[in-house]
Amino acid sequence: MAKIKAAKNGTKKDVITKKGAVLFRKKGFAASSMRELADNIGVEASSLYNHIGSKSEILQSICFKVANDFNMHLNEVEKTEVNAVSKLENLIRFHIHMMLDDYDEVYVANHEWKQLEEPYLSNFLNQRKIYEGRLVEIINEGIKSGELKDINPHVAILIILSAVRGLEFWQRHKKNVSTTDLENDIVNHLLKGLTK
Amino acid sequence: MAKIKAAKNGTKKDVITKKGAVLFRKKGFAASSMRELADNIGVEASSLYNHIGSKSEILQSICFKVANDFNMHLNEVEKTEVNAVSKLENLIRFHIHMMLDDYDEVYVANHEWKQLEEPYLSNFLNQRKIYEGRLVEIINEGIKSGELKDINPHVAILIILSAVRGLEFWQRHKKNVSTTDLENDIVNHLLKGLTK
DNA sequence: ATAAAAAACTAATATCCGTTAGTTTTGCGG
DNA sequence: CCGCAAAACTAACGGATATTAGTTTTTTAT
Repeated sequence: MAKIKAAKNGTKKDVITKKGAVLFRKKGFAASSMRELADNIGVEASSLYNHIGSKSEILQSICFKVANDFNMHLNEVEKTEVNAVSKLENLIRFHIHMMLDDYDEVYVANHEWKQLEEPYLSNFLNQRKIYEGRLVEIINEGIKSGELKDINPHVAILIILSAVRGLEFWQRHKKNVSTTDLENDIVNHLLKGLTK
Repeated sequence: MAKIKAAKNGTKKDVITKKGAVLFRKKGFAASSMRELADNIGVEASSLYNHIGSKSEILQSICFKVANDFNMHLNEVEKTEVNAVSKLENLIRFHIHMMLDDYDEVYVANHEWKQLEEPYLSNFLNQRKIYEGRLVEIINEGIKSGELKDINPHVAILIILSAVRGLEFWQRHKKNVSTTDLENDIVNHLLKGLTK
C-alpha cells in the first residue's frame, strides 16, 4: 500500500538510510528492528529489501558517508597555506557544523561503529586512525612553529575531538545560546583555555 | 558443574556485574546475550538467575554505581573551601581516574544508559542533569570571582566532561605517555588552552 | 554424617529477529 | 490503455533471545 516517498534528489535507499540513522540514534543499532524501521517509514519490513541488501548495510552507509565527509574536508584544509592554529580552528568549526547539521548520522557513526561487520569494521577503524594521525601532524606543525605549547599532540587531538563530539548532548541547552556563540566559545576554550 | 567464583570481598552478583560490564563495553548491551555472559563466567545462562533478577538489572547496577561514585565525590568537593579553579581541577582529575580505573563500568554507563528501562532511565538522566547543574554552579562561582573568563558555563562544562570522557579511546596510545603526564596535559589544556 | 540451603544443571516456552519466497499491486513509458 | 518493471504485500523460515520450571548437585552448618 504505502510507498516509500523519495525525497527530491534522493533515492529510496537514501530515505531508508536517513530514517535508519534517526532510529539507530534513538535506540541503538542492535536494539532497532527492521520491523520498527519499516514502521517508521510506513511500509512492511520485507519491502525494505527491495532497496537495501541488509540491516548491516544501512549502518555501513551511514558510517562511511560520515567518514568520507570528514576526510574530504581535511583534504581541503591541508591544501590551504595558513598556520596550524588557523587549520585547527577551521577543523573545529567543521566538526561542530557536522555535529549540528548531520546530527543523527554523526551520532550513529560515533556510537554504533562497533556493530559493523568485518571487513567494514577494520576499514572504518583504520580510516579513523589515519584521520587522527593527520590531525596530530597539524598539532606537531604548530608546536614546531612555536604557535602551540609543547603538549603531547595525541592528547591534544583527543581532547579536541572529544570536546567537539560532546555536542551530541547539546540539544537540551539549545535555547539559551546561539550557534555562533556556541562555536566561538568552544574554539576559544579549546585554543585559549578557561582561565583568565 | 562450574561454580561462579566469588572474588574476595565480593558477592557473586558482583562478579556477574563486573563481567557484564566488560562484555557490554565490548559488544554493547543489546548485542550481548545472557548465554555469552554466562559463557564468559563459565556457567549456564539460567544459573545467572540465581543471583540476579534480569539482564536489565545488571545494566542498572552498573549505571547507578557509577553515578553514585561521581555524586559522592562531588559532595566532598563542594565541602572543601578552595577557589573554583581548584575545585574544577580536582573534579577533572577524579573523572580521569574513574575513566582509567573503572574503565568498563564508566564506559557502559556513558554508552548504554539508553537501554535502561523506565523508571531507571528517567532517574539516571535526572541525576545526570543535577550533577551537571552543580558543575555549572562551580563555573559560575569562578566567573563571579574573576578566576574564569566570561564563557557560557554550560558550554564550559560540556567541553570539560566530553574531553575527559574521550579517554575511552586512550587505550591505544597508552604506551607513550605516563598517566600523570596525561592527567597534567589534560588539566592544563582544559584550563589554560593550547596556544602559547 | 546429615539435613538444609545455595547454586548449578537440563529442558522448555513464547517471542522476536533478519531475511527469503512467492504473489499482488502500483505507476510510468509507449 | 496496455505492458513491464519497480516495489509493495503476505506468509513463512530457521535461529536466537530472555526467562521460567523443575531437578540435581554442591556447599555449609550442625
